[in-house]
Amino acid sequence: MCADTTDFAQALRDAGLRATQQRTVLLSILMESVDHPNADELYARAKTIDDSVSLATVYRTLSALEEAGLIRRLNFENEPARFEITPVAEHDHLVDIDSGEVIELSSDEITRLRQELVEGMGYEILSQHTLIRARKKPG
Amino acid sequence: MCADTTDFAQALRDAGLRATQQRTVLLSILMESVDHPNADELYARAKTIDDSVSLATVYRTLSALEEAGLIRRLNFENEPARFEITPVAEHDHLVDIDSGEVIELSSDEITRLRQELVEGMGYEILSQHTLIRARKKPG
DNA sequence: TTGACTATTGCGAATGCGTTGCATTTACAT
DNA sequence: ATGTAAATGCAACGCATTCGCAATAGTCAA
Repeated sequence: MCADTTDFAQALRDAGLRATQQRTVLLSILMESVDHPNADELYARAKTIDDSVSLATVYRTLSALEEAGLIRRLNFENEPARFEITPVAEHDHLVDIDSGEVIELSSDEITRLRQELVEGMGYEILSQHTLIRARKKPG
Repeated sequence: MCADTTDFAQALRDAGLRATQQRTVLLSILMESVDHPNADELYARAKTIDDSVSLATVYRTLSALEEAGLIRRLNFENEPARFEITPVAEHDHLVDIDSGEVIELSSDEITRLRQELVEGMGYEILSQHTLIRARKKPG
């Protein structure tokens, strides 16, 4: 009994969502994406599998998956939102402003430091995300 | 001789921008704002001083001031961009998701840690910003 | 000062990302 | 199988922001 079978439909039901064809397709695409696609890109990829999906459903599904905690919405600057499967370990993002490449930064120590700071102020953190814009150093 | 006279027009020229009436008004409003207004709010405040300003000019001015480095654009989640005078000391923002209040977090130590991490990867940081969503702890 | 040159403005229309109303379809419990 | 609520596709909409264009206003040189 392998618990990690890629049974996307079951994953949806486990999260309390109805396992529709469209949601299953979108979840599977997100699962195998190594980049951080936006809604339009997901729409394009989904249509190659099931060309009946609509953009409205892509947006509605992304909101549903986010609310269920299955995915995370990334709000970068001056561009449409991107999405990733909810990471097991917290991480931040660095955007290479020349290439547009998005790099994930693990940041255990920094996350913990910030948590202590904010909790000392009487708050509990719901989410935290750092966005770094950077450029490759010459040499 | 006080170098800090609030000569907004001169500040604009020093930054390489033409000192128009509209830009001067907007810069002065931002200078005396303690909150983090968005374009609409700035438009409303500006109209009480010079009711001829248009929303388009507010947006164009904000882009110009940002590009000149005089102000910083804050991209929060699911809301229009907010703006603040470029801070002398780096800081991040905590949004109280119940009240909507925005709290500035100074973060010298964390900023420095992150800088070391990223530079070790061969990048130079152009900007970094952390957004924390949090809720006041009971008690 | 005056003029001339160009950046900036106001207006309204256009864009882009995302959401919504509604009639139809579909998942899933009975 | 069947009923019912939830999800879908489509097209219309909403909001934040940008753009084209003719008119205006800074700035700089004379």
